[in-house]
Amino acid sequence: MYSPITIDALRTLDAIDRRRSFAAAAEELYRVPSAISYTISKLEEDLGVELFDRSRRKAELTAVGRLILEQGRQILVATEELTALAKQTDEGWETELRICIDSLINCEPVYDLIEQFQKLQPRTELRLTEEVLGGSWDALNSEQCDLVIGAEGDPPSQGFGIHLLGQVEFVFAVSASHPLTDMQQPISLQAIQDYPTVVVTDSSRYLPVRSTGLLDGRSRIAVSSIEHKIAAQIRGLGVGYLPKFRIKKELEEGKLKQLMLAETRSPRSISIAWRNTSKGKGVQWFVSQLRQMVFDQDSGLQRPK
Amino acid sequence: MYSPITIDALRTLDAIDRRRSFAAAAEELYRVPSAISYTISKLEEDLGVELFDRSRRKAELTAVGRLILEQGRQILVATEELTALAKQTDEGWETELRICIDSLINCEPVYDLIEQFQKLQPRTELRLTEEVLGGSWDALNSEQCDLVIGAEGDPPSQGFGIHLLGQVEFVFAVSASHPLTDMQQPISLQAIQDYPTVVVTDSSRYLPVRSTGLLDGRSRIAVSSIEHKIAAQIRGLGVGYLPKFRIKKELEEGKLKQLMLAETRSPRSISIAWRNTSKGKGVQWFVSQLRQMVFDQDSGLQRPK
DNA sequence: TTTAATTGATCAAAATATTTGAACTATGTA
DNA sequence: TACATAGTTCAAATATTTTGATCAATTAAA
Repeated sequence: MYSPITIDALRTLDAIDRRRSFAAAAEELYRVPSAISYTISKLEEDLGVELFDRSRRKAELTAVGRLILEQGRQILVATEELTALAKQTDEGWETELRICIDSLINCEPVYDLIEQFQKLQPRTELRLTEEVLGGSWDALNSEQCDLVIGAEGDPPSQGFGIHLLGQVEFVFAVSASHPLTDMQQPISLQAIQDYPTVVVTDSSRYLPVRSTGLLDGRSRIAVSSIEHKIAAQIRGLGVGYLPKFRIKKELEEGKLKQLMLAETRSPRSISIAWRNTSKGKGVQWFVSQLRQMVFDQDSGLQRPK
Repeated sequence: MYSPITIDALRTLDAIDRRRSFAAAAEELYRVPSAISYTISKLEEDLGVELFDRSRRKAELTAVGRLILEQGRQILVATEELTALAKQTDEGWETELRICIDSLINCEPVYDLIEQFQKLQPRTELRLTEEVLGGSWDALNSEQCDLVIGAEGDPPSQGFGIHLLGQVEFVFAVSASHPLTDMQQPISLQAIQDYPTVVVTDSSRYLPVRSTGLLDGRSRIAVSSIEHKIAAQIRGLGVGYLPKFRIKKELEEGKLKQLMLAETRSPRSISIAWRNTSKGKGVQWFVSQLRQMVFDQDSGLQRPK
């Protein structure tokens, strides 16, 4: 119960339709008209269906002919796509590449890279996800993604390629009208205890959850990204550490105020990371591009001038 | 810039994978193992890509091989589908058949028919739409559908096949607690004027809109189907004529009360209708099935016992 | 209207492509 | 170690496709 449809026959049908005649199609396909006749008659015979109406001299597609032509074109496109995809895969380009961006990172420079990549390699499908804190290491480890941009701290296990982007400095910030702003600095940890803390919920699902480094036993407001955390603290819903470069404007405009604490928090190192087993050119390309970037205390991730 | 992929090669690849060996695939395809070798080597050569890892005795698919296998299977399915579709189309079955059911009709018997049809002809795609009043004639005329079930009255122009199902009797009904129930019957048209009328909005878009036959110049509540009209009248939002068979239960349960009017409304004839140019077996099948049904004053559309 | 040009079909011969079967190599198994 | 199995290679056999010449039906041009 095989289908007698052949890629070659579909290609012939397509050429006949585009060029409006058997003769022109023959020319396009570097064949002789009788060869085209043969190909079509064969398909008609095998299929048991008339594809052209021969009552006139000028062969016209029948309804079924048109159906096969139109659906057949999709099959042609699919095989051509598949060929291209196979060649790219063979050359080492991934079919799919999943990038995970930690919510800490400013996305704009990454979007620029992605745009560049898509021009270079339009057939590699890119998937972006956002994770926070340990979540990105976890996504990498469990093969939910191939590349992490903005992984914080050290890898939780072996087998990762890693490139240090820089340090993120965290500052303890509160909204301008917050009662803590009236207190004498440095502020004791004791005093902070009275206000709820905004924490970014770690999206880790498989690796042991890592703490955000904030003090325990207080009321918390959990949010899912740095953006939300910044917004929550501006509204005065809570207090907490924020990456300095992400709140530069807010500090300048006075929406947030930086406070000195009795106990300061050391800067965290952030990196890009990938699995050592990732040999695809896509991952390599992104890594080599990102190696040329630095993470700057003031401006976040960017290409150095 | 042609793709060297061949349906035959994809089929061979598929057989090798399913049967776990070149030899078994050869058997399945009624060929000799060396022919299978040849087909695969040719594809590999034309594609310039290794599909099997021959480092061991047992040939194993490479990553690219697996890609071509998996995507190729979809192409195989598509060509087989296309073949089947072409044959059915050639035999006179539609690829797509659009049926329009007037909201007046009780749908259950139509759904039964549809289920039967899908078993008989699973490759004909059915599309159902619902129209009201003249909307169904309009949909037929403008080729938005191929068959109307429940068209009301006479065709607005030539060129339609038509089969009368029966008469629909309309009764003037109001909710049980409606003030009109306290009045002496028959009720004058004058008295009705005081209450809003629920009208089903004609969904016609191209043909001249036909009136619902209700009296003009009063406040109206427009709804989009009979179901909504019934619901609205039960709630006492308005009054109006309803098809008797659709509100049998509501009358028995006392949710709606039938009122006698000074001026009675004559029953409307309803039919199935199709374009005379429709020669497809699908339309013919539905017509012949529906010819065996009648539209009964009490139970609506049904197969006679 | 007649003529010339074009379109597609048909057919035998020629050119290609595929399949076969025997011989061979490598690998895993008894 | 010998044996069986899996896949490859190669020349010969077979099948398929392409070609080129010829024909009939249309259409365009003279």
